[in-house]
Amino acid sequence: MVNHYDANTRQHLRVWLKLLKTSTSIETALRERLKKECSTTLPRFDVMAALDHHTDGLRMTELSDFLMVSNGNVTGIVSRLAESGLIERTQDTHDRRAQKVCLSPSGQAEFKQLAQRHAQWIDDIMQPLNTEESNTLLTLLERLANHKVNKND
Amino acid sequence: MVNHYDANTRQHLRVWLKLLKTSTSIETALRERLKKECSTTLPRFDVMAALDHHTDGLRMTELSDFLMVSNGNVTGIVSRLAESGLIERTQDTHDRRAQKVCLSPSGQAEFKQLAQRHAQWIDDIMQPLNTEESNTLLTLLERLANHKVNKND
DNA sequence: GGTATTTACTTTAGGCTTAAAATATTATAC
DNA sequence: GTATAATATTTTAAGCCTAAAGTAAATACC
Repeated sequence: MVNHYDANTRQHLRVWLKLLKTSTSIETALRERLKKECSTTLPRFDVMAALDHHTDGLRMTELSDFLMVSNGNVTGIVSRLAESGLIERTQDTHDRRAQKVCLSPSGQAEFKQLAQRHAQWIDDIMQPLNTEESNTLLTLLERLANHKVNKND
Repeated sequence: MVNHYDANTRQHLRVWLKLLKTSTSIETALRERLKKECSTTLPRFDVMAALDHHTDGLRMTELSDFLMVSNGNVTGIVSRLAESGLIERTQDTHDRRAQKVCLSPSGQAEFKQLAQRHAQWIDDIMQPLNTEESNTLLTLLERLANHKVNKND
């Protein structure tokens, strides 16, 4: 029962809930397809995408900075991906604390497939908006994102 | 490296990533404020909101249906909320498998505070959009959400 | 050169999440 | 009335996530 809020607040809550629900429901669809069609997960995909983008590898800390998740989180995902043989860890010769992580050849091949499917899914999901509409959506979302960032200073 | 996709696909990926990032970043801000200012979590808030909405209580399965999360998930959150004295569980008299869950008096009082703060945060986050813009955003999001739902049939 | 601080990373504790198995109870079929 | 199926819920196993503590190595300071 939200009716004791004023009309403006109700509208704000409505928009936020729709934003959350839309994003979550697309994300859930992607997770399900990654699991059922590709036997992988979104966090694994995200790590592989980061490594595909940085072709000469990343350190663990660079990886967690890039993905904006905690250090310990990356440790777990990377070690499971390494178990699967999709990524390789090599010791840094100059700094024995550090290691460089990159996609293995099979990881590269695997990601190529994943990325293609992923792009098709997104293409399909975004179909209902034409170029102008998706530009409008992008602009409105950017306004929200930028405002929020400023509040976090 | 997304440049081997056509312009349309690139635009779709860009919009989806912005949608995901905006939603996640707002959600993260809410989680942080709930934790730091209210010593609680978003899942706890969601359960309390559902029970506040259904004043005569809900069964565990009704609760997990309403929140669209798994049964076992609700079990954990509800038992932690019960430990904190914020909700009460009563056995169903006619069905000994079932129980009815509702907010305790202190849970109701607590949620009243939480909901007010939550609404203020959302109000603040949505400030950059005027009524017309937020209506546009709502409409575009609804188009995406509806399309996605249809694909899941 | 030796101590203190910083840096790179892992481990731990605890909560969230799911799917699948397990339990207990109710309802159905015969 | 008893066997079977359905329902309500919890438990379990495994991954994801964070903050905080721990470990090891590099750097800075003196």
